[in-house]
Amino acid sequence: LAQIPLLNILSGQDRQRLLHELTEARYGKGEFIFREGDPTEYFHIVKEGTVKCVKSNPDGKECTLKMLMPGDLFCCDAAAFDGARHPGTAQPMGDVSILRMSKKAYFEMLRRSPDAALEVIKYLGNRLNEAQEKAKVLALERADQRLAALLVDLGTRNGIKEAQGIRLPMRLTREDMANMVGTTTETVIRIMSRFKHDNLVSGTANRLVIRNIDRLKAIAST
Amino acid sequence: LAQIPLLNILSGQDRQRLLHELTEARYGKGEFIFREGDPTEYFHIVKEGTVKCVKSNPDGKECTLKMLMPGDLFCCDAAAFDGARHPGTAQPMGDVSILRMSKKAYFEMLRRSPDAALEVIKYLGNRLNEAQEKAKVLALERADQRLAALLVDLGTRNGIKEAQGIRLPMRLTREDMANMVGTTTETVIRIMSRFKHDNLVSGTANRLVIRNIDRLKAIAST
DNA sequence: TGCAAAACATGACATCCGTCATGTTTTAAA
DNA sequence: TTTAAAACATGACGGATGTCATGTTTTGCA
Repeated sequence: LAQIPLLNILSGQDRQRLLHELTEARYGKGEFIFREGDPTEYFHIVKEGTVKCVKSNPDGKECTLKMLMPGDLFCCDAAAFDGARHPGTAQPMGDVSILRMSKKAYFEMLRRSPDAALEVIKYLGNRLNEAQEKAKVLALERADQRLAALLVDLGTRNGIKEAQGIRLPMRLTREDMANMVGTTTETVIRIMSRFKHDNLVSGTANRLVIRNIDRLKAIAST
Repeated sequence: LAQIPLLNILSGQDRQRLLHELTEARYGKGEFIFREGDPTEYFHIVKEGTVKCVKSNPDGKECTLKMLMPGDLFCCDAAAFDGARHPGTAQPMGDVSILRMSKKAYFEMLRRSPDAALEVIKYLGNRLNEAQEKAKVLALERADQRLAALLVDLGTRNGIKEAQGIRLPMRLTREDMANMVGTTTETVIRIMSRFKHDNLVSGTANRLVIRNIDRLKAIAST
């Protein structure tokens, strides 16, 4: 709880009030925190685990927009205003714990504390930059470059250093990766086979290790 | 000036102070408001004209992330925090007028006025949703669907109703469209030729008319 | 008005990637 | 430990789209 920036901004009575408004909810694999089109009721913070944000198109094809890690905020944005509905689906990758508060309490917090509001502005700004960078990569790069960029990004942000390389801490199937880089499972399998053959990566979903992040970086920006 | 939401939030002395901090700058075609990698100095608002936000990849290929119209804010996000640099380039499409204020004055405004901060949060949230929707479309749809979606979007947001259909008010070449939907100029020319043949659109850059927005909508979600 | 530059157009061809099919390996739960 | 399901793997094939080349039309400026 101490590692969530937004919650450390307030102090004294304001902080107590805030913590009092927060409730914890737990979800497991296969459940949904909310679905695209649902009404927006709460503001959320990831406490433990990983949550993926997904959108679908009319054919039922899925696209993963973002993996939320502990400390990440969601549904803190416009969806929460003027009765709009969730623009995407939030689902846990394994067991997760979510802190949430009512929209009303959230807006009151933002009104009372300029620091909290600035923190949210900063967070949303970072998310916007990320989303635009993602759009750029989808628009301009080939599938192998996008996949290499994903591995570099996950390795740098969440990777755990080991003897053989950098291990990714979350379970991540080829299908998950395909949804994240905007391609098909088969294409990811083929590219990962090539990467494995070239000793850039090893392992599969439960134990994925990046063995040569520098060469992956080079592929990402070829 | 009266149609910029953010500027109408403050009143009395606060509003006077704000207006005093704003300076106007004009730019013409071929100039840059700022470039990718430049240090962030100001917070900006579009007053008149259209500004495009662009990113490039190492090969020099360009991708247009967003067309900013009057009232749009930019560089209101994380870039302005902790001395980061501009993640993209802002360039005018023709003559534009920009209002800007120093980062310092911007942050002071946000601290003094919770309403202003909430307005920025709301704006950033909308921009984030837009960017994520764009990423989804790039990830999942074919080039003709993306182009049809672009035409529908521009027609709905900025189009001017005419006898023959909906005219787009800004100059928009095939190359501009290609950069907006993540494809090449040749591909856009081919698809637009098909659309023209099917009486869905007519005209070129200076005078582009959407003749059948419903069928374009259908193509976008086929 | 004339002319160079920009925009539009079209063909040929290569390649990336999606789709479908089939088979093997690994995982997770009974 | 067994076993069904999920994940991984690979081939064949076709379609969408990028690339390069060439030519025409339109635009904007001198």
